[in-house]
Amino acid sequence: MHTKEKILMEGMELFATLGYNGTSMTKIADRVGLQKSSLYAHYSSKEELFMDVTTKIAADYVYFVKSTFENDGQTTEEKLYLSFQAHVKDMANHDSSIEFYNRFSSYPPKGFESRTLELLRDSEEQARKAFKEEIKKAQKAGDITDEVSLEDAARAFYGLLDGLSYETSYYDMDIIENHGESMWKVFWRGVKA
Amino acid sequence: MHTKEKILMEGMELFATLGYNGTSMTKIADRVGLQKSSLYAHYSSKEELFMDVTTKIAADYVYFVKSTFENDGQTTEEKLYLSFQAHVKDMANHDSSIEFYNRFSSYPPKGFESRTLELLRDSEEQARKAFKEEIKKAQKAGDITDEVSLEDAARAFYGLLDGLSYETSYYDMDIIENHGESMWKVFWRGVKA
DNA sequence: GTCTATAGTCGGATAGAC
DNA sequence: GTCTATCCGACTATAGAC
Repeated sequence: MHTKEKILMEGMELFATLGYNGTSMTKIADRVGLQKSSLYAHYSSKEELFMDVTTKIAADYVYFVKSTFENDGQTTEEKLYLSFQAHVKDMANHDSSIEFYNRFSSYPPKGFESRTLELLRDSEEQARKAFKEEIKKAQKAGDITDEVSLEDAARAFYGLLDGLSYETSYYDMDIIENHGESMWKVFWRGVKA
Repeated sequence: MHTKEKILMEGMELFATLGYNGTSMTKIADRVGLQKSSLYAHYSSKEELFMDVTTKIAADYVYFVKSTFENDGQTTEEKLYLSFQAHVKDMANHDSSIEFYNRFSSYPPKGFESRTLELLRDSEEQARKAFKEEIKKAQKAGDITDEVSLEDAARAFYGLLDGLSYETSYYDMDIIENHGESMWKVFWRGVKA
């Protein structure tokens, strides 16, 4: 079963950087050190392999988001900020699972868009729920103003992350970190009590 | 010369919605009402056609951004908001030239990434310059606080648009408009004097 | 400029020996 | 499970008649 895991990993990285059409079974096989026909002993088709990767990525993302809240922040502002920072750091490092997530959330492979999006959007929804809860706490604690509704604050926070996601694909580490810093400053001034 | 323009337009829409690999010369020819071999009387290759589309898109984008500032806003806040709104409206309508711009800024076709990005990023830079000038004016006029640096305010504004760009590819019109509204509220509270 | 026909390549997937 | 060999389809691009 070790081979199958390796196929999954190499497939994930290639899909993330080259896209679905750009990744051929031959390229995956080369990386694993097999002939492409041997891949079919583990996966019945390229689509099935892709869906298996997607399933893993979706699960990992929810786990990642939840883990970003298990930090040492004292106030809710700090907790939110540290979670945000964890995202910035991962994106700035061009973590390939994040790249996979961003790429196929926006551009799922033609032919099985719905199967792909179902998995990714479900995990996205869970992640947003986690964010919203944290913001709700901050609002109750009086750290976030009542002038801005919970819904508005939450959407603005997602927007922050989506902006970073977009920039990830075409900026380098230091620029992303600078932008993250600036966006956070304005965001926090916009929601703080 | 009418045929060549039609090829350009149909190519743009197909590239925008199906991507580079997803768009075959046959599909373009079908839309124009030709055999694919006839396309080669106008463009020597698929790549050359793509680059011609990209050149047009890059020029149009700068023009679009500048035109969003020629609005009826009285205060600089209103001017900035109306420009932002114009972006939201175009994105919410899934304008195909905007989709082309977003898609290939993030995922340029493999093999000639640099040629593509050179054109797109140059226009991006011009657009950002235009935004920055407008924000500078607002800061001088006292509409935007001095607590936030010009650089931070400008980056946060780009971030707003980048967030919307990201969401464009997977939300519908009404959701994008709602998110735009929320993001603007928080942004403005974050920068206003 | 547009057509038909075709060359040449590369992709996913299967058959069958080991 | 992995290999070699092969099929089949889709694609870009060219040749040559009209």
